[in-house]
Amino acid sequence: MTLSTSQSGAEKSGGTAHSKDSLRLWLRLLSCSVILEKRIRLRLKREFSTTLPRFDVMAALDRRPEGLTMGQLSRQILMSNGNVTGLVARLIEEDLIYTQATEKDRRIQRVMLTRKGQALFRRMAAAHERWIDASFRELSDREITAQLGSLARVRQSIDRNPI
Amino acid sequence: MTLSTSQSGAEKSGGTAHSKDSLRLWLRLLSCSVILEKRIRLRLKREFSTTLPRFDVMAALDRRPEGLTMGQLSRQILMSNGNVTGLVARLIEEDLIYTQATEKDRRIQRVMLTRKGQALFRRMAAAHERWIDASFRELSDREITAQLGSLARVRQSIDRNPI
DNA sequence: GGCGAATACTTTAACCTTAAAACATCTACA
DNA sequence: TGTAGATGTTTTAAGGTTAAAGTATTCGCC
Repeated sequence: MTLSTSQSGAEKSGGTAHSKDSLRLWLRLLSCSVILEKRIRLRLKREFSTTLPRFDVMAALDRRPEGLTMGQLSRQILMSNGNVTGLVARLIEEDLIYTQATEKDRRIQRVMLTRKGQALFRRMAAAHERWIDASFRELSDREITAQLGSLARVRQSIDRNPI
Repeated sequence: MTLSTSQSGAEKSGGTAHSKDSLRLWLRLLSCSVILEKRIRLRLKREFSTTLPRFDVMAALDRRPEGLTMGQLSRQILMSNGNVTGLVARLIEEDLIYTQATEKDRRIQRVMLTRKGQALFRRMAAAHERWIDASFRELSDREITAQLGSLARVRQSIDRNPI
């Protein structure tokens, strides 16, 4: 959640036209994400006294009523194992999720939302959707669809040119 | 730097067409940012033994040879005052930046890059530009320009519909 | 001059984050 | 049946992050 703006420094060092425009595109993409993400964090805190990472954990679990292992959870939300350990501990503390040991493999436990967690998540997800909707209010449905398509291209380029 | 995916939960609760597509757009925007940002963090660490926030501080200072106050710096990179205090302390420790007291107002100090910091930043900025360029390799110059324009619309909508 | 409010910054407490090391358990195979 | 290596998870150390409280200094106004 940082906003790196090395643009003008890079301009001095004279890259190609493509690299300069790529940098501008990256900074614009990043600024949209950072601003909206900050907004979401703020509202999650103010209205639900929670954080975005906790919301993300609950969102992943909401999609899998049968539960997820710690490893599946960490892969799902692109977060390190150790980090998930801490988040899950805090969410259990709040009685929003619980774990259930597995018979076969004693290293593994399934993590699931509690009733309380399900109810809270539903409210949070609805609010989250409203916040995003409001932020994109000025974009027509057609613009949004077009933007979805072109961002798919961006994503594809990122995925196919790793590291 | 999280990836919130409340999509399917929200689908169940039935928002408008606009709100559903807005959510999809947000998740796509976010996934592009998160993936690329992780990549940049990894490479900054591997190749320069530094972090993205430190890079951001140095980038802001590189654009202002006359220096920035702590407050200007924190506003520039969208970061809390307290956070900047810690980052600046670590960068001073590494001899990459230095501070200079001001005559008029003893509460204020100007922060600037050292020679060593300038030299390092130039190398980092060039590498950063290459990484981004490589990630967007598959996008034509025309696509990038078009994307810049439509993201400007997105940004405008975000800015004009705050909180 | 002096004092209250405003301004600039730092400290603190709590949390998020990761990579790497440590730990626990399982699996395969001698 | 051990045991070596693979797999799943937690712990640890170091740092990034914020809001809120605290400190220092300046400014405006009497």
